[in-house]
Formats: sequence, structure tokens, C-alpha cells
Amino acid sequence: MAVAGRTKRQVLLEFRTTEILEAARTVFAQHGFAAATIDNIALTAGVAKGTVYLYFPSKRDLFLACLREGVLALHAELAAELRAASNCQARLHAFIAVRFQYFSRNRDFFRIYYTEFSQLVAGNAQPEFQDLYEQQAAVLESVLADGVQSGLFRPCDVPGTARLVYDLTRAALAQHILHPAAETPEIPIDSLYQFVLKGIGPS
Amino acid sequence: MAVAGRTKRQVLLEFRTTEILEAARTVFAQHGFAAATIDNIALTAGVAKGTVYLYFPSKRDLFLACLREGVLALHAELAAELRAASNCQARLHAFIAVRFQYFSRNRDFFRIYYTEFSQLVAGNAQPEFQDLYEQQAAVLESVLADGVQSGLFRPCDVPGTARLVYDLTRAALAQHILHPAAETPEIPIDSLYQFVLKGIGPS
Amino acid sequence: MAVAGRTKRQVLLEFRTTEILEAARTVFAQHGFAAATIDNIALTAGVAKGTVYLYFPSKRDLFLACLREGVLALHAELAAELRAASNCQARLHAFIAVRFQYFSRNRDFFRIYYTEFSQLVAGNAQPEFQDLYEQQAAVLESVLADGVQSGLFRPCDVPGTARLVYDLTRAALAQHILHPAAETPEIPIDSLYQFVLKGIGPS
Amino acid sequence: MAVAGRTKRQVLLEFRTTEILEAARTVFAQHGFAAATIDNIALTAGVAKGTVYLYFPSKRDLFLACLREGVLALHAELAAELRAASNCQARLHAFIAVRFQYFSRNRDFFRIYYTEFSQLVAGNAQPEFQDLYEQQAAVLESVLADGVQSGLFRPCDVPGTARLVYDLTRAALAQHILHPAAETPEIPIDSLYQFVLKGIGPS
DNA sequence: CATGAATGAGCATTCATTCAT
DNA sequence: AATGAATGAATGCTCATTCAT
Repeated sequence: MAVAGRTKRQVLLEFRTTEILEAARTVFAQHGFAAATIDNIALTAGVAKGTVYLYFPSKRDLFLACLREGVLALHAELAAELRAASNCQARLHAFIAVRFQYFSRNRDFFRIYYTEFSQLVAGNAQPEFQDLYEQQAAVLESVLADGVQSGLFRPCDVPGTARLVYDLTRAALAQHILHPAAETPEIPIDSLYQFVLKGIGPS
Repeated sequence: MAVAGRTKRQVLLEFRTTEILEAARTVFAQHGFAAATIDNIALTAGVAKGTVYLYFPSKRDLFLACLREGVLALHAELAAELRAASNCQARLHAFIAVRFQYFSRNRDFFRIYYTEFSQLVAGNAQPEFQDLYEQQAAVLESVLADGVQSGLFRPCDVPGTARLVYDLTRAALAQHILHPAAETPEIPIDSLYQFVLKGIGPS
Repeated sequence: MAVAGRTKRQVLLEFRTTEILEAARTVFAQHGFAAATIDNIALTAGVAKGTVYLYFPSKRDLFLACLREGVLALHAELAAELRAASNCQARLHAFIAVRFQYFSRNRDFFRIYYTEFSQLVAGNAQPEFQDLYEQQAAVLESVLADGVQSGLFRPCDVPGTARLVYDLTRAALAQHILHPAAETPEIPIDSLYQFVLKGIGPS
Repeated sequence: MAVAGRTKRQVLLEFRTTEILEAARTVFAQHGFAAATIDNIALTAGVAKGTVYLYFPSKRDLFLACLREGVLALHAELAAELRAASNCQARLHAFIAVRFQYFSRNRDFFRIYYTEFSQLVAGNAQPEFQDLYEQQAAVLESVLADGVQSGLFRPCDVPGTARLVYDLTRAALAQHILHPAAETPEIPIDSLYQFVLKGIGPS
């Protein structure tokens, strides 16, 4: 009973947390951080305003929780795919493909992610988010470093190029999410992969 | 006399406008649109709050004026360099170089530019800004199209690739502005240009 | 339980609404619409500024609510008295008497009512208020029409005369409220009624 | 020369004063006191904002000057007509007719007059205006008193009845100005006069 | 636990008034 | 005398946060 009680409590806690997080993601994506209101999020989540504060201490924290949750899920998917990839080129392809597919499935999250990323540029980002960002860059960096060592990629400034590729995929995604006409996420993936591999110079 | 009087007025008008615009750029860059306050901008500009409204009808208008001014100056510089370039590869290089150099010189403006750009992704951008954006993409597109036709670039989806390159430069700039350690803007330019031309694949 | 809960909420809602409405009436009567401030109203009501906006969406709405509430109460009293009156002359007397007595009891409201009425003249009145005004004029008109038909009143331009009498009572009330020396509302009522009936000409 | 110089100055002073006063009347009539702006008045008068303050020390003073000017002109016309009238009934008729005709010719002024009058009810009117008002009431009162004494009017509470008649004409005017359909000011005058004389009772 | 009424700091915007030219 | 740029106090309204029920 005691165990079941605690479990039930745990379940409810998680349920509410998820519920509010999802509502927040939707609202933040639609209006941006500043224009989103706790009222609107609570309404969307189907709870009272005060309830939001039982689960998240502040609006900013709620926003960051949205960000963290999405980024961690993305990282998990990416890690799985990278493990499954056989060589560096496959891992590079996986890096691009997973991000494309994940964000295509979670467009609301992408809007939040992209907006917050732009805060990085303004120098106002949360340290935690910056760390998550750096972490991903490091993953890609190691893929590139392996590739260069094994001769599958041509020698280059690995950290700089890693960031370049990282940023490029984000930028391409922004295009893709921005112009939802292209409903087929596969094509941009390969096209992007080819661009990264061969550039636009003459063969 | 009349001419002098009008000139004096004109001068004051321009002076104040510039003064306020510069203050606004600084404050918007530091805090973002929503968190910036007119009070703060006025204080920074060294004028009273009401004075700001003598020159700009609203906070939003002031923000857009910052954006417009910077974008137009950038476009002007770019147009001059493109005219001076001898062939498509030189023009592609100029496209990348001018943007890099302009934004390196105007970092506050870049923050505003980048943030507003992220609003494009959220679908909340001003039509005027979207037009300016599209216009630049079109410029790059024509450079690429010429290059493909003349064989200097390999055949590709020109509009898509143009956006890719466009977005890549912006993303690389974000990196560069974000990590101001690298005070030498020349290296990223060439490195970026090489990346665009040859990708990272093995030669 | 549910009923009690809902009732309690209902009670609080009505209590606060009334509380704010009364404060607003006082403040609007004292300063007029433009010079009244929400701050002052909130202070008078003993609530915070934001609370006012929980019950009324805007200053203008609050003002109109004051107006509406008072006018509707007046109309209700008038309707009851008119039903109780036996003939047209009695109804005319009731029309005058009820208005006199109601406004004597609600002087703050009269100030608001009278001020807003003057907006009618400037052509800036709310349509809703204009409707309420016209409605009352129509009531009096039907009293006069009946009276003319039954020979109790002499033939005349009924709509025009109705407005004349309507306006006259309002004007007389303004006098009465303005000079509160005469604390006996009965005398002006009969004196006014006699004036309406017989004018000032020689018998 | 000195005389001419002073005269020229005098002329200009009067010209500007009138110019601004007329503009103010128009703007106050259109927007009411609170919503009227000095900017708008200056623009309408064709002078700079600061110039208004050379002729009138404050917005409120400008408003009161509008009021005073119009009221004094009305009083002058009324005095002339009263002197020309042969007996009390003629003077009563003149009282009604002059006011009707004057305000019909000066509708903008009527709006200001009427609005300010409603301030009297709220107890916020300027003492000066109250005096002007009382003065007119006294004029009418003496007409009525004479009439009662000479048997042309039936005995009544003279002061109270004077105010009644006074207010009635103002109210009827409001109707007339409010519903400009009736472009013939003569009819309401006689109709009003008859009402005052005979009331609506059966003959 | 959940609620939602209440709070009040905060901000964009307006405009009467002043004063240097 | 005339101007109009500059001022800054004033105010309607919003919304994150708190807390009594």
C-alpha cells in the first residue's frame, strides 16, 4: 500500500509535469517567451494558474525545463543512432538525419530551441543550455576527428568545422520548418549531407 | 538665413535620430526587444523618455528602424563589393566576406539581426524584414546560378543551396560573435569559403 | 457542497463587483470620467489596482457599468410605478416623481448620468446609452399619446413634447441636486407637474 | 507713430487671440476638454504650440475664455432684444428666441456651454461661469416677476419657475442641436413658448 | 494537492508646459 | 513675438507570483 501510494503519487506528479510541460512548449513556441503568459499555459494544460507554480518555480524555469527535456530526448536519440553507425561518414549522416527527423517531429520544440539559441548570441543564455550545446558540438567534433584520422574526411580545422556543420544543420532546419511546403524530410537530409561532404565546387 | 535655419533643424533631427538609434541598438542588443525599456533607451541616449517618441512613434518602430538601418547599410556594402568582383567565385567570396566584416564591425546590430531572424522561424517576423531577407537570398541565388551555368560551381538545387550558404554564413557569424576570442575575422572567412566550395569530403 | 461552493464564489463575485462599482460611481461623480483614475477607484474600493481589471475589462467599461446599473434600476422602479398608476395624468406624475425620487436617493449616479447625457449632445455617447435614453423617451411618449387621445392632455406634437417634458425633468433635477438646500423633494415634484400641465400662462 | 504702433500691436494681439479662441472652440466642441490637445488647437489655429501659451496661461484658461466670450456675446444679444420687447410676454418670447437663434448659429459653442454646464451639476464648475449662469437666471426671473405682478403670468414660485424655464430652453436646445434634422429653428421656438405658457393640460 | 482571487511592480505612451533660439 | 524641441509627471493596463481556502 505504502509503495503503491507513493507510486501513485509519483505517477500523478509525472503526469502533471508532462501535461504542463507540453502545454508550455506549445504556448512558448507560438508566442515566444516574453509574450507567453502563465495564464495561457495553465489554460492549455487544463490546470489552474497556481498549479503551474507547484511544479515549476517560475516562468523562466518552466521554459528551461521545456528546453532541457527536448534537448535530452534529442541527445538520447542521437546517441543511439551514433552507436548503430558503422563508420564516420555514417555517423555524420546520422548526426544530420537524427536532428532533422527529431525536429521535424517536434516543430514546437524547434521554435523554442532556435529562439533560445539566438539568446546565446546575445549572451543571455542559461549556462546549462550552453553546456548542452557545447556537448553536442563535442560529439560532432569527435566524429569529424575520427574521420580525418581515418582519411574519410579531408584534414581541416576540426573544432571550427564541427561548429560549422552543427550550425549548418540548425540553419537548414530553420529553413525547413519555416517553409513547411517540403513535407518530405528525407531529401534535405541527403542534399545537406552531400553539401557537407562535397561543397559546391566543381568536381 | 532660411537655408541655414533649415539645415540646423535637419542636423539636429539627424543627430537626435542617430543618437536614439544607437542607444536603442545597444539596449536591444543587450536585453532583447521585450526586456528592453524605453526608459533605458532614453537614459542611454541621454534624453528624456518623451523625446524618444518625438522621433519614433513606438517601441516596435524604433526596433524596426534599428533593423532597417543596419540591413540597408549591409546591403549597400555588399552591392559595392559584388560589383567589384570579377567572377562568380569572387562574388561568392565577397558575399561571405562582406557579411563577416560588416557584422564584426557591428556586433550589437548582429545580435538584433539574429534575434529578429529567429522570429522568422517562429513566424512572427515583420513582413518588411522578411522581404529584406528574401532579397539577400535572391542576390546569392543569382551568384550561384551564374556559377553553375559557367561551370564554376557544380550543378545543384540552386535556391535550396543558396539558402544553405546564406544560413551557413549567418550561423558561422553567430559562432564568431559568440566566441569573441578569435579576433581575426580573416581566417573564418576563408575557412568558410573553402568549406562551401569543397565540403569536408576527401579530395 | 458544490452548490455552497458555487454560491460562495458567486457571493464574492457579486460583492467585489458591487464594491468596485460603488467606488467607481463615487469617483466618477466627483471627478468626471477623464479625471478619474483607476488608482483612485481601487483605493476607494479598498482593493489593488489589478483587482479592478479582474472585474471590469477597462476604465470605460467600468464607467458604462455604473451607468447601466443605475439606469436599469431607475427603469425598473419607473415601470412598477407606471403599472400602478390609474390614468395618464397619474402616469405623467409618476414619471416625474419616480425620477425625482430615484435621483435624489442616488445623487452620485445622477452626476454621472447627467454628464454622460451631455456627451449625447456632443455626439460622443455610447450607443447603448443612447438606446436607454430613447427607450425612456418612448415610454413618456406613449403616456402622452394616450393622454391626448383620451382628452386628458391637449393635442400637441407628441414626440417633441415628450422630449420637452423628459428634458425638463432632467433639467429640474439638475437644479435640485445642484442646490441641495431644498431637502424636500416633494415640492419640486408637484410644482414641476403643475408647470407641465398648465404652463405659466394666466388661467 | 507711437499711437499707431500701439494700435498695430493691439490689433495683432486681438487677431491672434481671436484666431486661437476660434480654433479652441472648434477643437473643444469636437473632442471635449479632456480629449482636446493644445497641439491640435495650435495646428487648427495655424500657430505653434508655444504661441498658444503667449496668449493663454493654460489649457483650462483657454477653455474658460471660449466659454466667457460666447456667453458674453449671448448676453449682449439678449439684452438688446429684451430692451426692444414691449411687454413681459414679448420679453419671455425674446428670451427663448434669442437663445435658440444664438446657439443655432454657434453650435460649437453650445457643445462647450452644455458640457461645462453639466460640470456645474458635478460641482466642478468655475465660479465665474456659475456667476454668468446666475446672472441670466436673474434676468429671466425679473421678467417673470414683472409678468406675475402685471397679471400676464399666473402667480407661482418665481425663482423656481425661472430656473425651470431657463433649464427647459437649454434642454430643448440640446434636442435641437442633437437632432439637426429640424433645420428650421422658428418652429421649436414658438412651440416651446406655447408649452411654457400653457403647459400640456386640457384647455 | 489544487485553486484562482488578489496583488502591485512595471511599462508604453500621452501631453501640458517650459524655454533656448 | 514666435517657435517647436524637450521634458517628465501621470495613467491605463498587464501579468508573474503569492496565499488563503
